[in-house]
Amino acid sequence: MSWSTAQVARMAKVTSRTLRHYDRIGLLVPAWTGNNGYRYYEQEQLLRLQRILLLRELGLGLNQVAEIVDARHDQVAALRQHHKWLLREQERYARLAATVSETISQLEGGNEMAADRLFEGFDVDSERQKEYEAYLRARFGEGVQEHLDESKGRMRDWSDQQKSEFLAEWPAILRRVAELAEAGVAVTEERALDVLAGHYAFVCKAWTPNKHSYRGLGEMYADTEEFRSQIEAVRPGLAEYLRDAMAAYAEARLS
Amino acid sequence: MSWSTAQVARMAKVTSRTLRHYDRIGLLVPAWTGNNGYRYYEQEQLLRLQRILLLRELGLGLNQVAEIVDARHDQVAALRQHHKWLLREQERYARLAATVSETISQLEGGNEMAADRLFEGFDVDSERQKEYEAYLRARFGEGVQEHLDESKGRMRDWSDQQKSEFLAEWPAILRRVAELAEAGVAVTEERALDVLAGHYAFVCKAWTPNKHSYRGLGEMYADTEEFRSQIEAVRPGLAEYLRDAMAAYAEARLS
DNA sequence: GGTTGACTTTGACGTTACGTCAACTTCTAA
DNA sequence: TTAGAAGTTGACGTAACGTCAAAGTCAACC
Repeated sequence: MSWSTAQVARMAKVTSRTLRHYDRIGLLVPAWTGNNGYRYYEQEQLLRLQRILLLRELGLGLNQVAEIVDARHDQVAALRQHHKWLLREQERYARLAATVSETISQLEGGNEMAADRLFEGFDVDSERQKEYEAYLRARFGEGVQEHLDESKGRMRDWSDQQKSEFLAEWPAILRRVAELAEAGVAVTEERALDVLAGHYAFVCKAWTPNKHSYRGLGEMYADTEEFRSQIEAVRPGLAEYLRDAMAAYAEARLS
Repeated sequence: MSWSTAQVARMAKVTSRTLRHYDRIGLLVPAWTGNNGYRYYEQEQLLRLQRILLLRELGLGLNQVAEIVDARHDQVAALRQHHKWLLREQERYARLAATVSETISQLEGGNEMAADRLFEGFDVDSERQKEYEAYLRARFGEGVQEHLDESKGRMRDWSDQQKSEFLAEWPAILRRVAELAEAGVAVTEERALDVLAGHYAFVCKAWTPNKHSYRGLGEMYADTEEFRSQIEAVRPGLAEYLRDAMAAYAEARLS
């Protein structure tokens, strides 16, 4: 069954403008578009929209929302995690209400409330950002998010030489890993681990992952569309192979 | 005791940019500004900031926040009402969490959730707007907010003739009421009620208030800075006189 | 007194996530 | 066929700051 833009907008209590915006930025692409240009959405898109609105409600920017809903991840497990997030947000409102109650009591008693107590529970944005970061840390490991940020953001500050080095090295590594996959080399073989040492050294230019983080990075590569599509473009199935090779490397050579 | 911009920003977990912005728009004016141009805030401003941040957190636009915090109203009563608002927002998160739980159950059971059930609890903005409107209705009565909106918004669509009629009539009414006050006429006297009939007729051009609403409108005139300053400019103390006269008129001649 | 770094200001452009509107096409019911 | 509802694209506008530059002020230290 499919629904038009207005039908979805009505059900989800958003505007059709919002849905068009989300299509435009690739956040929620309709199931199909008719010859007339009309957008039609199906159950899968509705479920995705629910997650989008939820994460938006939890204060994430749309870029961050995209990161999360795009990640390959068991949908039910993701929803469970969002549910926990909601409960924590609920607790925050309880804290706000407690602060207001305290202010009322103090005013009624003719007292002055301690200035810094007035704003207990109000650090909304930083707390929400912490939740987001905690989510990523739990999902991928320590430092992986920073690595992602750097790969996206810091390149802006790089010199042209740094950029071209990066742009040369990353694909070269992918190609070496692809050759392993092509040759049917098991990820635990010494030969594979040596190639992965090259990747590890490449990553260590920005940050030194531990065992857990390096494995997490491999999962991020496989699970987030941004990296995955790059890797899969080199060779189908490479994302999984790289992920497994990184896990094997972490196991064998990191602590 | 006073605090600098950065001190307040730190305590309230906002940026100094936000505080400057609020000063700029008149929402939170510092207690005093030094010869060097530096802003200093005192306890009164901190309490006001708490309310501002609270209402912002509840989803109001800054214009709406200003309306509420500017209204002359017992501070403790206002905080009590905000507290209730917070608890209702907490409930909304509980509803969101319940919707997510339901989605999880359905997905685990291999079912499809009814499309419109997917977004139960998600109508965030309209619910928040309803809370705001309910607040104003409880405070001033039915229709008073619409009147306020009209006096602010609809004038945009008026012809120049309509505007000048309004701009002539409203001050003329204020002057007539001021003469009553000057002459020491009790608001319950026939003479006063007759003048107020003129104001009532003026209001009825837009909307017909009942007894409660008309009294509420008088309270809005006295309690919201926007109207109050206009009225007090005609004659100090006129806002209270007009409020009392409107209450008397409502009592005597409306149902 | 001079220096330095932290703090503060004003001014102004930029950002995010749409809101609003215009112009046009498509659909559907009467 | 017609009219009104529904849909599209394109594009400017908005709210609430974020960011940055330029310049002034303050306070501690030498």
